[in-house]
Amino acid sequence: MNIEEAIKSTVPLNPHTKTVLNIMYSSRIVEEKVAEMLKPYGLSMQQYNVLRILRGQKGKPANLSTIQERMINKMSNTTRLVDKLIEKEFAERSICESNRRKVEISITHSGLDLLTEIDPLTLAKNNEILKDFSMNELNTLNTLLDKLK
Amino acid sequence: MNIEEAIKSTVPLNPHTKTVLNIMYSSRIVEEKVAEMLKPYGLSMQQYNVLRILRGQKGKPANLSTIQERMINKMSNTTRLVDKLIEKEFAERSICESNRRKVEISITHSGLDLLTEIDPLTLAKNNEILKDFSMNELNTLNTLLDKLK
DNA sequence: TTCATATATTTGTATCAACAAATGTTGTAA
DNA sequence: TTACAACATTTGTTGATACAAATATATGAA
Repeated sequence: MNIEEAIKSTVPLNPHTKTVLNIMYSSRIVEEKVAEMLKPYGLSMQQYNVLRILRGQKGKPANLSTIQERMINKMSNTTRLVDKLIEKEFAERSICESNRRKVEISITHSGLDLLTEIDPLTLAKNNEILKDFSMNELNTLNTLLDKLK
Repeated sequence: MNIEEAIKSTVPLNPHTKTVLNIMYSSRIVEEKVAEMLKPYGLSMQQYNVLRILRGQKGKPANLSTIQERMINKMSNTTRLVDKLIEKEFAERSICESNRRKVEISITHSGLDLLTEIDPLTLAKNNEILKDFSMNELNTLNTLLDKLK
């Protein structure tokens, strides 16, 4: 289905507008599927994203600012997002001794376990979302999207 | 810049995961730019989207459900979004006489004027966002994204 | 040392969105 | 004709998000 059909556009779209709408619409479709996969775990996509960033630190704790620059959604309030993860005991926070303005956030054992449980579902979901794409097409899509950055 | 650099990934990503993240990340970049363009007009992207849907009706009023199925973000509460447009007098609402469960929403003269003012900015912004893309690349990108639907 | 500035995070507030339940309306089948 | 399910939208509630201002700490210059 093309984007004009998807949003039932009554007017023909100029190519650039069409592509911009298509990028946003496609992202919604993907997000919906990922969010649905995470729902049973009570995690929002942003929370899941932060957990994976914390795991990527490989034991080293992360500052709030480090988390922020690695997030998909650079949101304005990472403090409260991390609060949620701490409430659920998937992460913990301490004050950085060498620079007491900073906080050190790290993933807990329970957070790692959760990610280990979700990992195969994420892989399966991503494969499902992109099931109609050849490796070649994935590469082309990535290369084109990279031009936006 | 590629997606791994953008999110400063510390681990290599599998191709499907990479593409899924890339789609979401790219959409954020685009949305940020569009939102910034709309900000001086006090319109959110969703509000702007609904206004354009209403204009696309060419004088015919739209039901809430029609608006919803044409929106980029299928959100759960279109009522309150439309409320905002009515507050600003860009849209008006009346009850459908033939089926009193339905509402009829239409764009006002002032809403049309606003869109006319924003139209060239949208075109310019979309061109700017996609300035590095040839027509061929736009087509390829659209075709690939359409495979998600 | 003291002051100004920069940095890192948190808090307050107002708005926005998701989800479920409620309201009002229509169609239809006994 | 009334009882019930389906439909279309609205409302209540709770949680998320954006933005600005506040807090706390560090750094560097006079």
